[in-house]
Amino acid sequence: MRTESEMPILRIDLGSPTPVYRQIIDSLRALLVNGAFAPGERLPTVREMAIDLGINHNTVAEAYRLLAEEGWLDLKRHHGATVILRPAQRPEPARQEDFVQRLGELAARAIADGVDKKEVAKLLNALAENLKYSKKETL
Amino acid sequence: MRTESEMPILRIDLGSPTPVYRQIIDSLRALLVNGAFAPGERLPTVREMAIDLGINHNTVAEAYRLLAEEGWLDLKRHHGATVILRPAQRPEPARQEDFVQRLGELAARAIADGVDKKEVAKLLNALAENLKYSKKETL
DNA sequence: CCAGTTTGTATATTGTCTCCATACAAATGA
DNA sequence: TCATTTGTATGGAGACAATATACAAACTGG
Repeated sequence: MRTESEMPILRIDLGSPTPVYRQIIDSLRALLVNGAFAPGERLPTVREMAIDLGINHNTVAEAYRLLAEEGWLDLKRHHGATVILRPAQRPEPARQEDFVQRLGELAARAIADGVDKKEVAKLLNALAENLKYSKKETL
Repeated sequence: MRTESEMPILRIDLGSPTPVYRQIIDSLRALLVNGAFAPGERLPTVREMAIDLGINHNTVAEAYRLLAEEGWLDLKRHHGATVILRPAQRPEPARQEDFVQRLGELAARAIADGVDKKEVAKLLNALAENLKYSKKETL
C-alpha cells in the first residue's frame, strides 16, 4: 500500500509554550509506544519532516537525536532514522510518582478549561482500556 | 488548628525543562480544582512561598498573576492572594482534543520510562474514579 | 497619628534556551 | 565520477526565565 504522505505524520503548534522540538519528541514517542512503526521502518528524513512542519531541519534533527538517546531510533548518516526494538526500561518508582503528579495536573487543567469531570473520567477510562488490550510489548 | 507550615504546600524541580513559575501554576491549579482551598482562604504571600521554595519572590508573583488571570485568585495589594469562586468555563471542544493528545503523550512517556502498562491503566482508572465521586462543583 | 514593616508591583539585567541560516562531511547512485 | 542527498556542526538573533533592586501603598504597634 502506502498512499505516501498527504498529511504530516504529526502536528505541531508554533506559539505553544512547549518548544517545537519537544512537541515532536512527545508526539513521536507516543506513536512509537503505540507501535505505529515497525522496527526497521524509517522515519521521514529530517528535511522532509521539517518541510512538512514548516520549520528548520535542525529542529527536527534535535528531536531525532534525543529520541535516539532514549533508544528509539538508530541514526546513521544517509540511512535516515530507523526505528529499532527498544529494550524495556528498568522501572523507577520516581517515574511513576511523576506520572501521577503530572496526570493530576493535566486533568485539572482540562477541568479548569471547562471539560466536564465525567467526560474527563470517561477519557481516562478509555485510554486505560486501550492499554489493557494493547500488545504486551510495543516497546 | 493550623500547624503552620513545616512543609511547603508544593514542591518544584529546578532543573526541569518546564519553568518554575509554570510548575507553580500547574501544581496550584490542581489543588484548586480539587478544592484544597476554600473560597476566601488566602494563599501564602509571594515572599513566604518564595522562601519556602528557595526562589525569588517575583517568580511566585508571576505565577499568582497568571492564576488570577485564569480567575482563581483575587490579588489585592496587602491582602495576599485570596481564593475566589470561579465561574465554570464554557467548554471548548479544542480543549478536550488537546487533553486527549497530551494524555496519550503523558502515558506514553510513563510506559517508555518503564512503568508497566497495566499499572498505568490502573492509575488512570483510579483518577477517573476520584473524579466521579468528587463534588460536582469544586471550581 | 506616625514610623516601620509588610505586601504586591515595576524595571533592568543576566544567563539560558530555542530556533534558524549557513556551511560542512560523507555516502549514495545515475 | 560528481551531483545529490543525507545528518551534523557552528554561530548568532531573539525570546524567555529568573534574579536583584527599588518602589508604592496598606497594614501594625506604639
